[in-house]
Amino acid sequence: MNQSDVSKAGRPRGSSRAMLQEAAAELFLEQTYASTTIEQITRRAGVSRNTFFNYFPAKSDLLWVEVDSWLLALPSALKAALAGGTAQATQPTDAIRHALLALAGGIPAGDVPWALTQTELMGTTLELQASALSRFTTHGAVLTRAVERAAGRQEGDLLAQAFAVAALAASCAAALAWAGAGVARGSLVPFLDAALSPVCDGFRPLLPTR
Amino acid sequence: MNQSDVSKAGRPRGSSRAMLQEAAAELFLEQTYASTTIEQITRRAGVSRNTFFNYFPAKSDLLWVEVDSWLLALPSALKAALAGGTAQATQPTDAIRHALLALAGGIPAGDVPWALTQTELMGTTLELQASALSRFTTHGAVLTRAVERAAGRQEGDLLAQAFAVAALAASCAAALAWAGAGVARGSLVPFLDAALSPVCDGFRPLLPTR
DNA sequence: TGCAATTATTGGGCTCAGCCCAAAAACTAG
DNA sequence: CTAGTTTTTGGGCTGAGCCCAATAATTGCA
Repeated sequence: MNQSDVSKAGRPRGSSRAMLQEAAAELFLEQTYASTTIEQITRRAGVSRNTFFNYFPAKSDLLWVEVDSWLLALPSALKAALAGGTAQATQPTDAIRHALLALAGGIPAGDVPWALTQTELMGTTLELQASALSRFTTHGAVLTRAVERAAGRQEGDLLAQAFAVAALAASCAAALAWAGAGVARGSLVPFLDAALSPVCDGFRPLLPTR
Repeated sequence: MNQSDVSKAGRPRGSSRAMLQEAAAELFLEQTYASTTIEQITRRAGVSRNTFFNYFPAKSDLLWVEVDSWLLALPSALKAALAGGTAQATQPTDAIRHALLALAGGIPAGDVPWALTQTELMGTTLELQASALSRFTTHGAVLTRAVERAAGRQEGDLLAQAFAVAALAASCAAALAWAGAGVARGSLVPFLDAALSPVCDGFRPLLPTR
């Protein structure tokens, strides 16, 4: 209600968020994510350990800051695609696909999230996919509800849930392949399209427009 | 090489594994998963705290013991389905589907894993799906490699990965809906079939037999 | 019977993430 | 200058997960 924008009173933030991210990025390169402690990060950033938790709920959030910033636009992208916009968005699965592709189009090829670069630390690639999925949870709920609304399904409908989560999983696989493609990876869009289209194809006849 | 079956020498295990599971189940009912400590579990089971880690790598594994036991049969089920068996297993996606359905057929309708019953503790249902996926990682790698082999794809192929992880995600959604269906839930098979079939349909033309 | 070798259990101690709380710091509005 | 607000900080605490060395219990062999 009120915490949006600048609040007028109180002690100003030390603008520490960016500093924490920078310090963490440096340390993740020097050492690894696993062997970097929160205390090291905050010491390098010049703040107290407790201050860290004023900016990030957990250490692992540092791995996903880029992804989180991407997905900030997810609700609006979904809304635009489902509202029909000007294009073909009549079918729910296609609307979801277009929304996700539009999001991917806005992602600079340069900044790959830490979570995708430090693969070796997090075990198998599939384990990382799962970890990514777990991160996508919050935004994924938005996706599920969008599917339910667009297809006229009631809340908790199995087909809607299955499609939403399968689409998310395929997207994660695409992002991982994209990140693993090296410096000349180009845009995420073709990767995402290749992984997402089959899922949409499969669910399209079962999830007609309401 | 040698740790399989009973090892002949050494101090015998206190048969504590089942006791630990029982003690944990009791405490999860009395209190919740979150507010139950490992020390409480081991005290009730009559063993030392350190002994816990001789049987489970982490506390969260207690939530997934049932699932893990189910998925023990995954490799053999995959092998059977891919070897053609007697049935229709010519197509990779169908082979995977049949293997998973066969697995689901062997699951008693009674024992729902803790991870699925303690939903409220773990946040949203989607978050739980993701958590489940993260558990499936180990077995999911098996699935991915099976797809790669059956479809003649090279390791790390995007389509194979996307299909494997999408199928896993849909399976999780199915299991969750099944667990949420209450006492009269019946077999997992129809749930799994409904969620899995569209995924297979979508990928079938793109993943032909090698 | 006794002596290795082997394996499980145990106690002790340690690091680190995450949380809580209360005091102090820095700012704004009156 | 004062009261209210927000952030920072220090202190301390719990609990998971790990490591290590000591001990208990068993088998195989001599």
